[in-house]
Order: sequence, then structure tokens, then C-alpha cells
Amino acid sequence: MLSRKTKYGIKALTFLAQQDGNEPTQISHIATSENISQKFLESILLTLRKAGILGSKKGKGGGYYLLKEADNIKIAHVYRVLEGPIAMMPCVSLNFYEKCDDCPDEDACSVHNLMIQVRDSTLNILENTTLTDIISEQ
Amino acid sequence: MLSRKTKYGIKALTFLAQQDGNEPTQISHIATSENISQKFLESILLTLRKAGILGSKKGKGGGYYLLKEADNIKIAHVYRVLEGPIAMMPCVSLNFYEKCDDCPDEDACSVHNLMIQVRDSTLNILENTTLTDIISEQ
DNA sequence: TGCAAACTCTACTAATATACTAGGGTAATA
DNA sequence: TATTACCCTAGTATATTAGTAGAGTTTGCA
Repeated sequence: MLSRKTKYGIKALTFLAQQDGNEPTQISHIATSENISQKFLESILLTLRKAGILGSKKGKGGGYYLLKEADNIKIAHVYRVLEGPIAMMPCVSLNFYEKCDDCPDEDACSVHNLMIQVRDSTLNILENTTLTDIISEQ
Repeated sequence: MLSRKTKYGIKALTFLAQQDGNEPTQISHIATSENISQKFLESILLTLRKAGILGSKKGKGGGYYLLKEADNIKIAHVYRVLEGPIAMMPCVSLNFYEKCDDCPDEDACSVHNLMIQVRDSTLNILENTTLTDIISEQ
């Protein structure tokens, strides 16, 4: 299941991508427009900023803005920052690999190879979808 | 992330599918062979039995056995029984649909359509993979 | 026939982690 | 000085992953 965090994060990013120019947009504005708890959104946007996806400006006229063009922001990147691994098990994760403690041999694990397939098909979608793609599909 | 419950469940099913004939296999046998906590496995197999995937026999010589041929057991079914929805959000789930409380219009939701794509590609794999497929891939 | 062993089945309990909410105060900027 | 992002803390709820204890059922043997 996708956490609200990731869902809200993607929604906020598409909202920012649809703003005219690159003027900073206030958290409160995004929160009310997208029906998101403002405090929660605050921490999400902060995470996205630390990941280099968003920039911010304090004080009057401040807010958040995209650091890159919308068609250069891959959903796979956003997903990994907010949700974590795209793979369904650590032992099939490319970026967050961990060995299973119950599996002596990964190649002999019936679930392992299946989850590699699932990972690849999901990855194929998320790596090839940008913010721009998402907006145009609405 | 896939829960251990589902992972163990699939492992147990492949173990049963690899047994000769259809003699009942004891929980303890599966648990030690697959490095699974026996008590945990107990509740998992019970769930699979109630879902009509496994049969059981009590008393001496008892245990669990497959109710159908291995090539008639789809992973998608097992997944839904143990893990729940295959979709990453309730609003794109076929079998567990629920409306999002924050979305006034699903078609206008940037995440919605993306997650339909992810669901379909995952579903395509899980619906077309049976226990037999999993075993042959080891 | 009756007892004991070998099983599954059920119900509690609990530790741990994670998701989400809510509040306060601080720092930077116009 | 007002406005806004930033940061810290703590609480609540829920799911996961077990562990414990015992009840119920079947088989085989004396």
C-alpha cells in the first residue's frame, strides 16, 4: 500500500508543476487546495527539499518551488525518497538491498524470482513517468 | 513491502506442491524446512485453509495438503488472501475498492491513473503465475 | 473399548515498528 | 514587524510478528 505521505507528496508536486512561472507557493495554499493536513505536508515538503527536488524561500512571498523542470522529475525518484524501496522485498531491491535472514539461498527462493519480475515491471513504469506525464493524463 | 505472512505462505505452498503425492504434511515439517516460526505458520496455513486453498487433517498422520493442482493455484489469489489488495491504493483496487476521502474526483487525481498502470502490470504477473511456474523457476 | 500420542485449532497477550496527527517554538526574509 | 519556512517533541492508532496455553480431533495400540 502506498502511504499517504507519498500520495500527498506526488499531489503537491503536480500542484507546484501546474503553477505559473516558478514563484514560491505557500504550504497552506497547497494544503487547502489538495485537502492535505498542513502539518503533515510541511514535513513531506521538507523531505523533498532535502532530496533536492524542491527549493524553498522563507518570509513574506516565500514558499516552495520546483528545482527542476517537471519533465525532468521522475516519479521513481520521488517514490524512493518518500516511500522507500520500490521492490516488495529487501532481497530484490536495487537501492536498498538486504539479505533475508530466513533464506539460505536467494536463487532457491520461490518468492525471490517472482518479486524480481514485479519490481522490474513497476520500475519500468515509475522510471519512465515524469511529473509532466502525470499532469497530461488528468 | 510484502509481509512475512505472505512470503511464508507462498513458501509453504511451494513446499507442499513439491511433496510426493497428496499426503498431509505436518506444520512442524514445513516450519523447520523453511525456517519459519511454527506458531506463525500455523495461523497462515489456517487462513489458506479457510480460503479454500489448503485442506487439513487432524490427529495422527494429519497435516496440510493442496486442495487443487499446483498449476491451478494462482499467486494472485494467494496474495489477495494473505496480503490483501494488489493495488497500491484502495481507489484503484478491483476487489477491495474504496473511495479516497481527500479526492473529490478520481479522474482528476494525478496519482490515481499512475497507480492503475502499476496495478495492471503487477496483476498481469500475479494472475499469470501459478505455483508450478514458481517451482520451475528455482 | 479405552487410553495415549499426534496432530490441528482457537484465543490471549505482547513487543516492536510505523503512520499519522497536533502542538509548540525558532529562524529567516520582505 | 508580519509572514513564512523550519525544527522538535510527543501522543495516538494500527499492523506485524510472534509467544503461550490449552481445547478439540483423529489414529493406533493395548
